[in-house]
Formats: sequence, structure tokens, C-alpha cells
Amino acid sequence: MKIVFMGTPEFALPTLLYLIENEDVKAVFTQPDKPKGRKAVLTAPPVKEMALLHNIPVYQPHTLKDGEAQKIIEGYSPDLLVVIAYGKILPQSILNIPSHGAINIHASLLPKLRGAAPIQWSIINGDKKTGITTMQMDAGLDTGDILVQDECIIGENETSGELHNTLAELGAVTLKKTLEKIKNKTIERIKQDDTKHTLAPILSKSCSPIDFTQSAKQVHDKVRGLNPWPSACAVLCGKTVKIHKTTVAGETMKSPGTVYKDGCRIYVACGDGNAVEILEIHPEGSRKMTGAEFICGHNIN
RNA sequence: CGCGGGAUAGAGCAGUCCGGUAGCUCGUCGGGCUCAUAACCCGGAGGUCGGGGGUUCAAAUCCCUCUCCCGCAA
Repeated sequence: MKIVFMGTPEFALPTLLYLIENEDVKAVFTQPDKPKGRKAVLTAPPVKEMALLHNIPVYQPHTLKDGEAQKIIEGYSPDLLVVIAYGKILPQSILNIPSHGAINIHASLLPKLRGAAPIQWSIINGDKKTGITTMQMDAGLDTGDILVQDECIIGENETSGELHNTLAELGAVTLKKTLEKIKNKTIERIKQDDTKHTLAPILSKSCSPIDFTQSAKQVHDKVRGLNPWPSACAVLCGKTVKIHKTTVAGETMKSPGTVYKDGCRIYVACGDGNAVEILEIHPEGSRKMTGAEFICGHNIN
């Protein structure tokens, strides 16, 4: 099939690679290059890098609504548009171009967790499973008809970064199934039950502060859900620290937010009478370190 | 010239403002104690205080400069 691909970050790479190897990818749309890092070096999105490597034309329009993008896509007369983590809303005029419309690959079991950060929110919410949904795109935000769904178990200590990699691979698999069904003409559309939808809004640094009056499990879920970005943070021993890894530890009588140690281990009491052990911590101005290392230079108790 | 934090023993930190013998916790090595311990007690080793220059009788500390690390903002 003739395909126009739209995507931006690393998450889209396994899917793009699958399409390049198995279908006819005519063009790739991705976000414009953006300044990155302390030096603000202009950096190309991962999808652009891979497309260029395979000599596929790359387009990076600031908007899709001015008719320009529409003309470009029409010029390729694609059978299908594949969209994964592109980061822009597609107007109906573009969705209408390909004969098979546009398919989106979304990292949740829709209608749950519509929005930009489904992976992180599935962990923050403490879900035991999530997955990949392919859908026939419509003008709404992740509201299109469901085509294929694959489930995936979330480990108790799994971080967003780890789950991200798993789902990125699964995304390619689910898309493959979807394309096969389209070619077989066995594809079925399932309407989303809008009454059951939940949202997964984009994360920011303002999500970082930990509330230790929550249960130890909730704190732990938040820490791993915000890892590696934007990271959970707290003020311990008078310092702002990022907390990267924790485990749910045993019971404690101490009041929520109290920091205490036992041998080489460091704990913070939480709201439900349990504690979290801090395994990996990153004080401001310093480097990432283990809980045991942090204890050495800080007088706790 | 975007803003800020940092570099001191193997690790984590204090000391810098206010110049005057290099400190703390952990680890490590040796010894002791114990049925026992990520326990306790005693003792030791381990530093050109990130590099270079300057001021001074004297610099981790004050001044100038360079390198590297981290956070924020984008």
C-alpha cells in the first residue's frame, strides 16, 4: 500500500521501520526541528533521522491547516495515512484524502486514557494492564472507531520509560495485524463507548511534587510513572531532590513525609501507614545516586 | 553572551561569607567483643581541596581565567 506516515518521537520508530520494510512509504511528516539541551542545539526528531536514512521525503510543516500540507499529501495519492505520536491535530480535509482514511496507533486500551500521555498515566493510576489500540481516525481526540487492540501487562515496578519501549514494539505488531485485516477485508470497526472514556493529559514539571499523605502505593506509582520524565520530586533534608526509583516498603508509625533510615536504606513514611524505600535519588546540583550514597553525606533522624 | 547549582580521601558531604595544622558519615584495612548482625568498641591507611595564573608572611577559603558535571528555561 502507498502510505504517508506521520510521527515524531522515538515511540514511532518501530512502526515506521516496519512500514518501510513491508509497505510503500511515500513520505513522512514530522514536527519541525527544535532546540535541545543546555546549548539549545537544533535537533531533528528521531522520525526524521530514520526517514532520511531510507531516502524518504520529509516534511515538517508548522501547520496542517493552511492547505499546503493537503496539496503535498494529495500529490502522493496515498492509500492510507498512518499516524503515531505526531503531535498535531489532523483536519478532516486531510483525513479524507486516502481511500482507507487515516489510522492512528495509540498507547492505551481505548476508550481509556485518551490524550498525549497514556503510558505515564496508566502507571500513575496503578493500572495492572494497558495496551495498544489502532483506530480509524476521526476529527476528535482519540475518538475514532477501534480496529485492533492488544493488551500488555504492567509490572509492579515498571517505569514509564520501560513500558514505553515495550509498547513502541507492540505498536508495530498491532499495526501489522490491522493492515492484514484491511487487505483481507476482514477489518471490523468497533465504536468507542464514550461513557467509559478517561483522559491522559500531557505531563509537565508541575506534576512532579510528591504528596506523601497519599498511600505508599500511590507514591510509588507516581514515581515510576514520571520516570524518566518529568520525574517526581520532593524536599528532603532541606534539599530539592528528584526521586527516580522507589519500592513499597513495610509499615511504619511515623507521620507522613518523615524521612528515616535503617542501616543503608532510606525511607519516607506515607499516608496509609506504609513507607516507600528510596532506591535512586538525584539532589539538585548533584548527580543521580543510590539511597545508600545519599545517606552518607546527610544527617537523617 | 538565557538563569542558577556544583567539582574537597574509594562514595556521599561539611568547611569558603570572616585566609592561620584537612574535617564528618559510609566504605576499606587491622584488632576487640558477640550465639549472632548492613550491630557495637579501639586503631590505621587513604587528599598536589578540578586545572592554570594572581594577591598574601600564609589560600580549599580572596581576585582573574580555563575545563568538566547538574538543574531550570527553550
